[in-house]
Amino acid sequence: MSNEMMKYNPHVSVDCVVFGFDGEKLKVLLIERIISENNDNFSDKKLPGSIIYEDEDLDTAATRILNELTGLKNIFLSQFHSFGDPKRTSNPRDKNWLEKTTQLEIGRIVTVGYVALIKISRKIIFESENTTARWYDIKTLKTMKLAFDHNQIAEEALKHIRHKVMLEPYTLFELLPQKFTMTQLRNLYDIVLETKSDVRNFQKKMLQVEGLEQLNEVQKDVPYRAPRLYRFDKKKAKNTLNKSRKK
Amino acid sequence: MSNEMMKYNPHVSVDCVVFGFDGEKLKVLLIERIISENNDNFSDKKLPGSIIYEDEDLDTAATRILNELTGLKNIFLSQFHSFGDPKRTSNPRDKNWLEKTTQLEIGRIVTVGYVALIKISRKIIFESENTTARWYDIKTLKTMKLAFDHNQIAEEALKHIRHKVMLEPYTLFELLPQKFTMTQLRNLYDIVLETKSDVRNFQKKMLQVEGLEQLNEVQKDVPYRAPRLYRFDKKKAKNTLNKSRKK
DNA sequence: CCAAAAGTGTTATCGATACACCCATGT
DNA sequence: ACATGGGTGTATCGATAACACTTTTGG
Repeated sequence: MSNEMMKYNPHVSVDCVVFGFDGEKLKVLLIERIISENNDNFSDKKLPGSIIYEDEDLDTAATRILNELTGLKNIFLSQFHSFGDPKRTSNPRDKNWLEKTTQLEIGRIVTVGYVALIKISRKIIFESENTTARWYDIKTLKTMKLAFDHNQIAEEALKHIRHKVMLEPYTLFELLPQKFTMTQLRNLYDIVLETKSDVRNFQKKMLQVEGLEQLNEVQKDVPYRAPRLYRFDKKKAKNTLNKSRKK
Repeated sequence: MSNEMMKYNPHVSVDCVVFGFDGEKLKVLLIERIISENNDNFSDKKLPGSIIYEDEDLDTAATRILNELTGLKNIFLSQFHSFGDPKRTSNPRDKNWLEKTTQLEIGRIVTVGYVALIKISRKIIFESENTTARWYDIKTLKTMKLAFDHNQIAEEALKHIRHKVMLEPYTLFELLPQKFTMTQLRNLYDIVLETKSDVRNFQKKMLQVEGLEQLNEVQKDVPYRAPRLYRFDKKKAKNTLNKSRKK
């Protein structure tokens, strides 16, 4: 193998796995990919992601690309894993689409995965330029065939989030509206972690999270006893996870 | 900015942060880098790492490169973070060295960081081909100026390991000889986590780790009461971290 | 008055912490 | 016999888990 052959440089991209919660289901943001093959147009789904610029940091690229593809701004994205299987772009359909859209000759792509948790109310610019972004129930992901290895990337992102929520349950507040009920929070928690929390124990546990405040307000327009509202004040939240210190 | 300019593709490398424990100090494996500037040769330290091959997975590349640079085999490396600041290779000394050794024109390099914990007794092929690998106390890292952003990468790796050890203390057995004393294990634990564990509480905690076995054997040739030896049987270790399940 | 969901307290268990003295060995 | 580190148990505290009935509201 020649040196040049061996050290051929791949492209680098980022892919963003953005989770949201609509009150019932945990959802992930996907964009539509239009594929023209022969004389047929059809479409497909993928994670928002793209090739990074030459002089751009990874975090910056992730923020920029998410914005370009969905319109979302000020999203806190965090890196969770990089994916570099040389076969991840080997599907001819994926390869053709890439070369058409990037106008680059694509050998392989190493992608850096980012996750974010956002309130689903954030306005997504649908039909922005050439792309359409929509929320999909994570339960249906298994039955969908996403572009590239995006099924795998989304799966890993979910694992990452589960791990994080287990250690730092306050992570979940990013997914809820400013004011929320304890039941909404518990549902979300149980959906993310696939658990069934006890109502009373859950309440006790959450009330000791610093920054979670009970409001003197209840939810309106419910056809039953109105539940109390809570909110999370980030500024009052101290560093958690530091509960135990050894001697 | 032209499209081509904007989407210029970087090189991808891996860097391996390998930790070892000599019974007293936590150490990291660094290789020597020889720099020729003008008519002067001098040297420097860096993490073992290099550019990946064209058709190689990231994990495979990490294993291969660590082996090529240190002689180490069968090391379990796990990815912890990727680094992509465009300035990470901008130091002219780093850039020159890269272009000389890789014979490639280097624009920028995105690197994927890997960590491993190994028994320090593993034979490292010193002076293998052009490189020299040696263990350095992590305490001295702060005073050393490593190549590229390797100080930062090593720092992040250490954080990663701390986090992992906190959640899964059995991680530490990778760093100890097959047979070890409880005091050695406790010292290691306290060095990694910067804690001061209580002797009795630590013993209790560790004895409930599945797979840790007390042997009917004591350490020889010590000028005081001989301490008992323990070993860790990986096969008997169940999945930990699953202690609590909610209703 | 019925349906639907909200709200609330006690007990048992477990894991984590704090803490001090005697034991075995080599010199 | 002494110096050095090894080995051991108990009491307290806080977090978690199990568990069921009453309250509020709209229709």
